[in-house]
Amino acid sequence: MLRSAKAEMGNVKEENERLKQRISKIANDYHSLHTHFLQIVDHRRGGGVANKKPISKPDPAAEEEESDELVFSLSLGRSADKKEGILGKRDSSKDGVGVVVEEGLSLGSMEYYSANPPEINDDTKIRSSSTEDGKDEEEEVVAAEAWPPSKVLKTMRTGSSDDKQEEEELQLQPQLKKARVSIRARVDTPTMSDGCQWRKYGQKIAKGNPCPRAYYRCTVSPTCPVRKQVQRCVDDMTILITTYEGTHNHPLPLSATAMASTTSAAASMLQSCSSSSNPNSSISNPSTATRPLHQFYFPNSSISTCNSHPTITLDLTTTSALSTTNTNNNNHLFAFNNNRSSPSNLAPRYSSSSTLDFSNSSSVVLPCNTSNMMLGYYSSTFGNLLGKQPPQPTPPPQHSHQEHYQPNGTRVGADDDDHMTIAAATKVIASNPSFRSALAAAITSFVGNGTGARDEVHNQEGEQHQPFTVFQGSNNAGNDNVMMSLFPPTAANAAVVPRVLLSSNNRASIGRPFSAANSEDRVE
DNA sequence: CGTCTTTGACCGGCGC
DNA sequence: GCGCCGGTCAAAGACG
Repeated sequence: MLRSAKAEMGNVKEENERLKQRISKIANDYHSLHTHFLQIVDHRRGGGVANKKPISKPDPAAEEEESDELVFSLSLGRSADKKEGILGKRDSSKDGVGVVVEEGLSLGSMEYYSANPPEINDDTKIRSSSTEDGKDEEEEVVAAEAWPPSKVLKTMRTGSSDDKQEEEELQLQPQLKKARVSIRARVDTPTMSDGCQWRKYGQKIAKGNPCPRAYYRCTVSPTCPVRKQVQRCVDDMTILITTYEGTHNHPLPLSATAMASTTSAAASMLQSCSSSSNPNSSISNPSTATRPLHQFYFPNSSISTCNSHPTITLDLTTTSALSTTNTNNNNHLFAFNNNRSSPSNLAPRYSSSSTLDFSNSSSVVLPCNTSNMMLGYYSSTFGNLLGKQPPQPTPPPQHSHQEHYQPNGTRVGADDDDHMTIAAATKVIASNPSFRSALAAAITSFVGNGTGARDEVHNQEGEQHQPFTVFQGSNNAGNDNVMMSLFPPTAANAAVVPRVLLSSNNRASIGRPFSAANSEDRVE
């Protein structure tokens, strides 16, 4: 008895030692990364435009236009959570960047328009105009995000209000509502634990599935517009499909930021695409409007037309199950090979190596602009940064998913990705100083997650952030691939997130799918 | 007694 | 216009 206790203590000490070493390594890597980015930023500021882009082989002019036009960053906060100091607001005059446009979903990309500020559109809303009047902004947010009952909506619409803007916003709501993030996971419990408080408000038998679909709304805040649907998969009753809609307009406990971050990022990614392809969308910038629509690239993908909502599905089940899903539903497939998750990964055990492992060709997807997703390929530093255990020197994938589109619609091969990604990442860092602090916050969150003592993540300036991360992925052919930011630091979610499915009924909103049907797009 | 769940009714969108 | 379907409401019941 005593002996085993001693042995256990020894193990704990060893583990502590390892963790300390890892923390130290993380801190060092972060500092080197930080320094490196600062150097790049300085170099680019001093070097001028001509030195900006080592790549852009196909169309340097277009690339240049792109880079000048839009600078992106990751919003790690909650859109309505203005006091949190998230990256939601920027001084539009700073560094010459323009108006901040925020996606309907808070964790999505933000665009900084320097030349041609967009009009207000379905998916985006110019926030800078109202930031000086907190009350107005709050009302705007509520109007845009809260889901008034249909009756209320009707009343509001038919009312005598001569506020055209409000009317516009109401009309724009359907677009905001449509982005959904669905999560498939093997869960034994009736609902998936995501850290939020939910209240069930309805249940329905949906067509094609004998299992009832339950409707929940977030009760953390009375005005929170977030809702979720929970339903068992018809093919596999062990799989629980949880679909999220909306953005939390209140601070979240750390345990809830994981799912919120992940879903919001995915949804905003989807929305950013949707807004770009909508001919009536706000992105009236001529240069973006004339771009081809098939810039949002997912491998082996086609567009599903069976759903009324564009939906990103994060499939946390097994790979085999995913293949079936992909085949049957004709969805986009985006499989993470991050720890090749098995059902056992769903166990509430936090494992740094399983979740934050992206030393193998780890990657960043940086939402580039509303009409373009730039697939960044950023490996070494992040891999070290977040503490992959024994590094597996897997060579970068040879082709297929490392391509990305140039602004003119042509795709760049994998050989360019390193340059492209670093340039993209640099741009993000340069354009958004808060990224660095957010990165630190993420690391802090990651390291400190086990304590459970903190509900919020603060950066150096004391601002709150939701944590983020970068997922490593692979397609269903086994090729390592890239995915976006924002991670689940909670124990329940840490060991999963193996893959992503993307589906949409709106072909134009996503862009031309990359599938066998249009294999001419493929870069061999 | 307050909170939450259940469940039938209702509403709006959409296709035919 | 009609019916189907998804989504929501709200009264009633269950529960602690």
